[in-house]
Formats: sequence, C-alpha cells, structure tokens
Amino acid sequence: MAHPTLEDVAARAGVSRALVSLVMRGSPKVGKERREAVLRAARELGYRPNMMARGLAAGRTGLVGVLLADLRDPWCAEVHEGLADEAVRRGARLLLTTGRGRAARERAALDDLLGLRPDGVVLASPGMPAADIERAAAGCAVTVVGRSVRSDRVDCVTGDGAAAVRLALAHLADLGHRRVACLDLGPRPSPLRRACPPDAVATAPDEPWRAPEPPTAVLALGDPTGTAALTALLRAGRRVPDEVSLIVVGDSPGARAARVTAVASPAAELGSRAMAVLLDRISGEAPAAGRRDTVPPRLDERDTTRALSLGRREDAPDLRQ
Amino acid sequence: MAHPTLEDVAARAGVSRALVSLVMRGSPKVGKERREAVLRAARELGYRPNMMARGLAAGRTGLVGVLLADLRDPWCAEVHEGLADEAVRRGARLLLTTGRGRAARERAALDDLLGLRPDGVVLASPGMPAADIERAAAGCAVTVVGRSVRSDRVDCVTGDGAAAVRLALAHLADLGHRRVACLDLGPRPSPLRRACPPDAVATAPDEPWRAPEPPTAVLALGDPTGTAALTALLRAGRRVPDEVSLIVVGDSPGARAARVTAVASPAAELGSRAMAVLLDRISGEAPAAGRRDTVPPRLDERDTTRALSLGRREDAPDLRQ
DNA sequence: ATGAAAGCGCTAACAT
DNA sequence: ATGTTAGCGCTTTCAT
Repeated sequence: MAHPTLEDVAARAGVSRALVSLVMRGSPKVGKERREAVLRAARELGYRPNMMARGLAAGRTGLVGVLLADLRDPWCAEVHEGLADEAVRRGARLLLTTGRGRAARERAALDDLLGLRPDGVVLASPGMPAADIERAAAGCAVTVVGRSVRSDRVDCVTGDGAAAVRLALAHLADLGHRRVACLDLGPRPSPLRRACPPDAVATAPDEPWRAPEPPTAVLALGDPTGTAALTALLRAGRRVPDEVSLIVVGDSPGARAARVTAVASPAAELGSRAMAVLLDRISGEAPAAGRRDTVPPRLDERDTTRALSLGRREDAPDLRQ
Repeated sequence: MAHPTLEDVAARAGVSRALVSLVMRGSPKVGKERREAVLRAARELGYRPNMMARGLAAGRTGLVGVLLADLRDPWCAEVHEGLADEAVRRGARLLLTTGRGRAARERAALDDLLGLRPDGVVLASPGMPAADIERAAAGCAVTVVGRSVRSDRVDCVTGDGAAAVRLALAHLADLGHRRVACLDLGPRPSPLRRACPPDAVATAPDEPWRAPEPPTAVLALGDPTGTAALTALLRAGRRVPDEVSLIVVGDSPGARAARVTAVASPAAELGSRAMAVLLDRISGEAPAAGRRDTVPPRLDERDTTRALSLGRREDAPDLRQ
C-alpha cells in the first residue's frame, strides 16, 4: 500500500477512524491501551497523515510559507536561520520558496505558497511590489522582513542601516581615527551612502590614497564591498589593521571567516523576530494595525580594526554624526 | 470573502463549478466567451485555486519537495539553482525545507514535505541515514544529489571529488609545478585527501614552507580551505600567483569573487540533472532500477595559477596520477 | 459544450 | 470513551 489512510490504520487496529484521528493529533482523551494499538498499527503500515486532507478539513494548515529573494545571498540564509529557530520553538512548520532575483519568479513562488493556504507567510524579498504584498495579506497573515511596507494588515521587521553606519563611524572615532574613507564598490550606489559624510565616499579601492592625506581607516558599505576591500588592501601591500583599519557595514560569513570587524543588524535576529511577530498575529495576539519592529545594529569587533597609534593622531574633526 | 472558492466564481460568472475547474486548468474545450467570463469573475473575486483541495481530488500535486541540508552552504544554494532552473523549464513547482545540519530537524523537515504528498523529492543532504531515504522512496519518487545511495528505487546524481583532484593536479603539472602542497584546513579530514599524494597533504597553511624545498603550488581541499589558504598566503607575504599558485577543489561564490582558480563538479549542473532525472521518473519515462548519474569536474582557470617560470622548473616527478 | 454526482483523506460537531 | 456524520474545495467520470 503506497499511502495508507486513516481508515486503513483504523481497520488494522480494530477501531474507528475518528479514534485514530484523535490519537494522531495527540488527544489526551483516549485510553492508553487503544492509543498504543493505534500507534502500532500506524507504524506497521508506515502511515503518514495527509497534510492536504488535514488542511482541507481543519481549515488551517499549521504551515508558514517563507519567500526568500535568493538562497545564495548569505543575508537571506541567515534570516531563514532565525525564522527556523523561532518556528521550531513555537511548533510551526516552514515551507520555503525563492524567486532567485527575478520578479516574475518571485510572484510565481508566492502564488505557489499561497495556494497551499499557509496560516501565514514571511516575505524576505526587498524588491517585491507593494501591491503583491498587499494582495497576499488579504488571504493570510503577512510579515515582511528587511524592508518597510506601508500597510496596516502587514507587519514589518527591519534593520537600521543608517544606525549601523553611525555605529561604525563612532567606533572608528573611539579608536582615534579621523580620516575615514567610506568605500562603496558595488555596481549600484549603496543606500548606506546617505548615512556617510558625503565627501568621504569613494568608489574605487585606491581612490582615497590619491588624496594628499590618506585615510587611516576604511568603512566598507556592504558585504561584497567589504571582502573586495580587504583583498584590495592586502594586495596593495597595506597592512591591516596596523596601517589601516577596516570595518564593514553588513555582516556575512565571508567577513566572519576573514575576521573582519563588522557592524550590522543581525539577520538571524531579524528572522526570529519576524517569525515571532507572525505567529503572534496568527494566534490573534497582535494589535490590529501593522506592527513595525526595528532591530538595532550590533558591532562585532574582530581583527581588522585597531586604535590609531598616538603618534598618528591629530585634531581633525570627529566624523561621528 | 477571504478565500473565494470555485463555486463563488461559478456563481458570479453564471456557470457551473465544473466549467470553472476546466478553465482554471486551461482546458481547450471551453468556448472563448464563457472562458473569459470565468477568468474575469475569478480576477474580480481574487480567486486562487486551493492546492490542498486540488491535490486531494486529483491524487497528485504537481509539487516537488526539496530538502537542503543547509541554506548557508553555498553548495546547497547552487544545487538549488540548478534544480529550480530545470523545474521552471519543465513546469514543476518546488517547495524547500532544510534541516540546518541537525539530523533530527532534517527528519522532521522531510516528514513535513512528505506529508504534503509531493510527486517527488530531491534530497541534498549528505548526512541523512539511508533508511530514511529508503522509507521516503516508498511513497514517492526520490532523487539524491551529491551522494550515492544503494537502492534501486532511488536515483542518484553525484560529482566526482577524486576526478576533481586529479584534474587539478594535472593542471598544475601542465603549468610546470612539481612541488605541490595539498592543504586541508578543515576541522575534519577531507575525503578528498584520499585522492592526493599522501605525503603532499598538510594541515596548516605554513607547514609546507617548513620543508627544505617549499612548494610552488598549493592545492586547497574544499572551499573553506581555499579561502583560508588565500588569505593566509597573502598575509604571509607570498605573492599569488607569481611566487606560488593556488588552486581550489570545490568552487564557491567566495572563490569566484576572489578570482581563485578552482575545479569542481558544477553544483548547478548537479541540480539540474537531478531535477531532470526526478521528473523523468515521475512521468514514468525512467528505467525501473535506480539511475546513477555522475557529473564530471570542470576547471575554472582564474587569477591564482600561473605557469612556473623556466628558471624555477626542475625534474622532480610529476605528481599527476 | 455543459451539468450532476461521487469521492479524495481528513476534522469536528454531534450523538451515543 | 467511542462511533456517526457532514462537509472542506476540488477533480473526474458520466450523462446530457
């Protein structure tokens, strides 16, 4: 028998379907004897409850759908880590889909998810049109992570990039650094630029060193810029952190592995908070309006930042904002 | 109406449920006029087919479950890329779950997946017990990627690590390198070691340089070792590739970004082949016995390997195997 | 081309 | 404590 049903189990155990159903859902009001007979029959048959049938009949599935923009993005992976941790803690079952960077795929993935009638969905997809999100929210609880959506049926959990930049600049200032270059090597300008001192922003690794007074510290905007900056500095023969300190806004496995000092809102925490918010709403313990939750950035001091030696200090203005 | 049903659409369009069902599944035998009326009603109502009901009634779901060992592992992410590409091409819908490295979680994740009665599942989980895999195969088509399982109801798609090491060694030999150190920096010995010349294996970055004759090339076993090796070499002041060539067995975004020469069976191809094999079996076009498919390694020559300069060549034995 | 009717496997409210 | 029954939303014959 490929897929034994409740009825098969009931027949084998010599009881009614309903009794088996109760046992499978762990009801306390079943005699120990019968319960064990049912469990044994189920095991012998290799019975596995059919979630489709269960969901249909019960009107809810116990499923939480998760849409991740791109699995290859470490940030997404880490958000998922937090989501999954909290889900396990609270007994929710997660189903993932991804759009892999393409808007059309993302829509399709979300549709697939919603077709399964999950009790809620978490959207970790920076680019999805707000209208799609709103549409999804008509059918089930929706929490968006990593961005903010103006809607009162959607909850949002976000980090704070500007605060992260401020924290990084403050840390460098504490270490005595006054000449800090903000490196942004990405193909598109990083939104974090707006939080940097305008004339400190450079878009090529060696650009800051063409100035009469080279920086004593580099603030890299985003993970990719961070790793690129580190190898560029090393290749250019600049000693890190002796000669120049490096701090990255945005943490990633790469920065961690290379022991680069970083500051970011921990993605895993974004995830776990998002899941908590979602499950609260599903169980009806949430305020009616859309909640928004901001996770503060955290500094991970590792091996690429160091206090400026006294001899090199100067009285230039503190870049801290 | 939170979740309009087929019946609601039928009522609004002034037709029968069956007709709506046909239209939703794109049947050709519906008059253009009625079809459009139905489609319009569906759109106006925000109708979305209920996959649960559909799956229950139809006996198959059109769903393919994917179990990924760990999202943070770039290899898994890339396998998924291949899976998803092929799935899109052939019209399958993917649902992911992960065990995040823990065996118990993995079992639970697989159970969740199987409870949804997918038409098939892809298992990208090196550590899962063969018995669990076999059990899953009792209920639906199963393809395992990245490892081999002895079972004739399971299809396997794997890479070939030993061939990758041989290819890497051959490439270095072609470049004139005779003294090659095989670096294995992982916490556990890499299985790839068995494919290396035994006395060439080192477990610390600088170990090879303590020998009287330092290597002219380094072969790193695995991605993590690869990136660790690169930064270690640079930090030690060894010029790459002028002074020493570096080749990594096992490709990853990190190696790609750092432009490290690498050789590996492309994970995306493992994925797409696995999906192809699975869908073939689902549609019944597969041989009865378990298929096994081996994807050959590929060399990605980037910036960390270089031919040994003539002056440094010597007549030591070729390490190629 | 269209409609009617019988389930798919399960839950939940009810009856015993 | 246990059995009965009426659906959940859909697909799929089978009639018309």
